[in-house]
Amino acid sequence: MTTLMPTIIEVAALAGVSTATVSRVLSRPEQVSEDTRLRVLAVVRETGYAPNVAARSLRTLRAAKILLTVPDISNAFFASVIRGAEEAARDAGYSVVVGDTRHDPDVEDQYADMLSRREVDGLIFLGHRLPASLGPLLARKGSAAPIVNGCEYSPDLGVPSVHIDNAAASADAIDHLIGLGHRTIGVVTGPEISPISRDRLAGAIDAATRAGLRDSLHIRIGDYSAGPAVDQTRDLLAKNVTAIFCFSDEMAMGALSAIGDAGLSCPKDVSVIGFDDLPLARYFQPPLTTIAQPKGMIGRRTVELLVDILRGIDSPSQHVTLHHELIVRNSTARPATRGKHKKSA
Amino acid sequence: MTTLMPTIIEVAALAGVSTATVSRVLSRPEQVSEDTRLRVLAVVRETGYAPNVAARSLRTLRAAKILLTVPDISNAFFASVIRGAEEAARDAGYSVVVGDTRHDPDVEDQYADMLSRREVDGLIFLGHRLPASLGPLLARKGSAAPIVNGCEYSPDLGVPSVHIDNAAASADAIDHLIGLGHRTIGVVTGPEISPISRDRLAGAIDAATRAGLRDSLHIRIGDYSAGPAVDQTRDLLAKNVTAIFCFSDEMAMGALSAIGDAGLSCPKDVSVIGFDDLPLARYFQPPLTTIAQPKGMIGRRTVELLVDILRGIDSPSQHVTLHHELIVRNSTARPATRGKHKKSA
DNA sequence: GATCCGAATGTAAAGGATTACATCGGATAT
DNA sequence: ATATCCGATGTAATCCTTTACATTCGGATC
Repeated sequence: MTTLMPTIIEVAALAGVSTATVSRVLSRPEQVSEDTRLRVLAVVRETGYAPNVAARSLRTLRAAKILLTVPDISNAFFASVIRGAEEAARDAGYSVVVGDTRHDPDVEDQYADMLSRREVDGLIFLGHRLPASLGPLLARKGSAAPIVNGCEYSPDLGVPSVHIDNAAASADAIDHLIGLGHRTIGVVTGPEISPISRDRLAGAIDAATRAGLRDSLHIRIGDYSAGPAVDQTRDLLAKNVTAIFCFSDEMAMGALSAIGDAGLSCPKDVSVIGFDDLPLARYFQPPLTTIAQPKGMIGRRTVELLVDILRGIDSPSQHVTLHHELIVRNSTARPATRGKHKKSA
Repeated sequence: MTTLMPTIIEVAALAGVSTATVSRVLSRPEQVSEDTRLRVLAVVRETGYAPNVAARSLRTLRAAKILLTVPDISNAFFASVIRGAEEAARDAGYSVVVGDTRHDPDVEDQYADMLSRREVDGLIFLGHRLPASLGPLLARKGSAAPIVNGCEYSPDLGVPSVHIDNAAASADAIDHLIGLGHRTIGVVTGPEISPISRDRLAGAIDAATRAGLRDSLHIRIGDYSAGPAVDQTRDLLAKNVTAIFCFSDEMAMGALSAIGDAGLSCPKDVSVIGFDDLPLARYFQPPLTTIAQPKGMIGRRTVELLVDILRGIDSPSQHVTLHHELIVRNSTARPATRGKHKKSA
């Protein structure tokens, strides 16, 4: 039992072969005779040898690591995406470094430098902002930069991405509410800069317009988190909305809280529909109707896209659109009969 | 503008010095004359040079990385701990690799191998299980192994740790309920193997015993997640408890859900108190009374402890106990008057 | 004026793995 | 029997940085 990891040289000596052979046994076993292979493997097992990653990375210029940045790691939605990404990465022989940027451009740049420095082989970012310092990398002619976006679809970034059809999903939510009979609907969006938020808003407006209800849509700008959503909801309740569509489940939680505070009840007085289908959404009071995103699959596909790029396969699918699903629980219902009286803003 | 990162050799050539000098300018600037230093720095800035981490790590045998494993990254509690750890790590010149073990011992071992392989300099684990493959590392005589635990206090592991006084915190929760007049109290714990859960249970039993209420404490074993807590709560309601203490806010959410399903209301019929004070706890329905842990500080202190070990400072404080706080919101209240009638189990 | 010192800089040896190229035997072809 | 080829293995260069040790040189000391 050695106290520290042995080097390939010691392993080679113990097995009575050269270092080249040991290396081959580990990376291209078919090139080595069965005899030698078994002998080397035995020594590897005995000594617990594992190649030093720094040395390997120095020689191969590959880090076998993928950097995944999220704007807010405490958001349960991203956690599920990370899981999917980790699984896919492990399958492909990569490990994942997770970076929490807290929406801070400086931190984003700091992480992006890891890519320039070749500390990681590729970058997956889940926010909507591509760090400025990566511009040169993207501009390089020839092969694609090893950068993939998750969740956001912004063709202008020139980066492959994996996402759902946010406009369609949003329209589904509005259609559901309209189908139940709601006529005065509040919407709590995400920040205006976020393409994801813009797409969802466009989808919501489209759906309302199709139903001739464009003008009874009340829009408030949120930031995906619960706190501000409380205020927005209070505001919307003053407009006598009978239903509220939040662009995230967290904001729906804030909405539910505000509705309770106002002495109203969901879904009797006000319906609420969220977005994401967090693991906890079914335990909300009442269980939340929401749009489910294939969170794990988004993570998985981003990694697959990135690995394709790293392998030099110019995958034909630069933008992957995955399926969403409307999950109907108990936070949405027909509006109370008095809700039918038209209100003017 | 170079397309790729230049090497130290090119920088040295451009500045008209040797590679040693460039290296010194970057790591021990005071050893270099101002003249040369400025000249080299100018070239560094122009070329955007940054040292290759693989080569540096190979030479110094340091990775400048800390591995932080969590049993479940989608748990908001851990997210806050991670944040604190990242901050402290950055301050100390380390970056953090986050590993989600999903409670899977195989995955734990896999991550632990990163430490044996020197891919990271140290390990912080937030679960209660120390990967078996790390045994040899711990047993090494001489300096302490670069391993620190967060949240759990288990002296038998022989690993420094940062945590709150779980027994005392738990007693505070029970005292609060008893103080409000509750006499039949349900407790939803964590898994029995988890020391954290055992400590909290011991604290709860102590507090109940001190008040002469040992026998009216109804205990159910949960797993910190909402789903099972729903069933446990249903079960406890059948015992006519007037209050429920859950060992995590997520379970409290499940409890709230079960109470609603049973046609009861919190806090009128049943009080609920949680543990952790997640960012969302204040938006629960009703806002949750809970025990707050200094989550960010736990992360920060674990890193500081680890860095001390890495620097060879045998810090005197092997086990750091941080302060908790009872946050009273609206999910706890005096029991309804009929609640005073003694019930027998 | 010779000697010594110290600051500034250079030289070159690690550090551990991968891999192009060389070598060696033995089997196959002629 | 000789030439050819191929599979298995070894040799050694290479990846880039850090740093112990060597060198140089101006100035202080005696």
